[in-house]
Amino acid sequence: MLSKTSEYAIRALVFIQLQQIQNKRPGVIEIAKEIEAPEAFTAKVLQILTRNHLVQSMKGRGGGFFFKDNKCELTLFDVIQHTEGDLIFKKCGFGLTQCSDENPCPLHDKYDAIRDGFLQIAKAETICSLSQKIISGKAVLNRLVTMN
Amino acid sequence: MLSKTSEYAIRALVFIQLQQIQNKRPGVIEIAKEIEAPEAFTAKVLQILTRNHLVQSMKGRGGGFFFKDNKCELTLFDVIQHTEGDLIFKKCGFGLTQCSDENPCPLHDKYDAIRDGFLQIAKAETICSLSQKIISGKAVLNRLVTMN
DNA sequence: TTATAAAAAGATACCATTGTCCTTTTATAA
DNA sequence: TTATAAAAGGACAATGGTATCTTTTTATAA
Repeated sequence: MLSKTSEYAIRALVFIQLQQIQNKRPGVIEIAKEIEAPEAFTAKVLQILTRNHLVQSMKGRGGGFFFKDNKCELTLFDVIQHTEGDLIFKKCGFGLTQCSDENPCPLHDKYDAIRDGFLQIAKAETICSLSQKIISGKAVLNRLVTMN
Repeated sequence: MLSKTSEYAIRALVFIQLQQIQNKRPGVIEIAKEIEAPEAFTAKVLQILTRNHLVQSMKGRGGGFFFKDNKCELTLFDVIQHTEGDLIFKKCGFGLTQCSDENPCPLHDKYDAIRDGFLQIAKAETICSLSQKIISGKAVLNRLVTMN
């Protein structure tokens, strides 16, 4: 469903937030290792995010990634918009270019419900809310539960 | 969500069924035109389907594609299985390899519901049922409503 | 039986996503 | 002020999905 780019982006942001709570500012190498993504590619993904101000970065010694004013209240929708555009939230499940309520494909109603459900999740969940689930032990970021 | 291959496959099969009702046996060229997909690629997709016996074909003059014993009762799930494997119905929405009920990612519950909803559609809808919606005028196969 | 029409098959090309590497810029610590 | 550590940026490589073209096989109609 989501591209690797989106997955890495979301996982990376959650990890950054988890670190920020501990007053740390992780760098690419640490982030990539934690989210189990390739280092150089993670750097590229983070570049997209910082360019679009979804997260902040600092160069140089002691640099790394962080949220300004502790603001991690960006929704998954915000992130996904930047990593794959919003076609994913609009496209017909049957592949028709002209699919609409007036001119529906045979899957229109049922698929729309599913896609809208996904949109609701994406708009409701934020990097903060996901992080919170991990902090409270209700979820994990990867196979190791790492809160150190 | 679905790949082009899957979309073309489903649309092609629905068109074949619509033609079969009129005792016709469409060929690749006609199918491709109707579903608005590239001809050569449509041929490849149909090859996959016939190789896996989701639809039958006849070579030579007067040949084309058809359903044996008028059996178009295959589910979208069956089709999708062959066009993109079943990972699409299992994969973690967060991208974790180890995601499970016991070891859930922060999106686990909500995303699972969505994905399961999609699975239900895929298992409930068949090429026949989609065709029926078109025949009864409740849906269209492409921008033109072609039932000639 | 032969010409023809059609699917099957194989080889190849294209393009977007994913991934790597190397250089440049920038900030900090020493 | 200089060495160093880090992100940013640019160029490139690998992969997989999408797409095209040509040849081969097969069945039918004439």
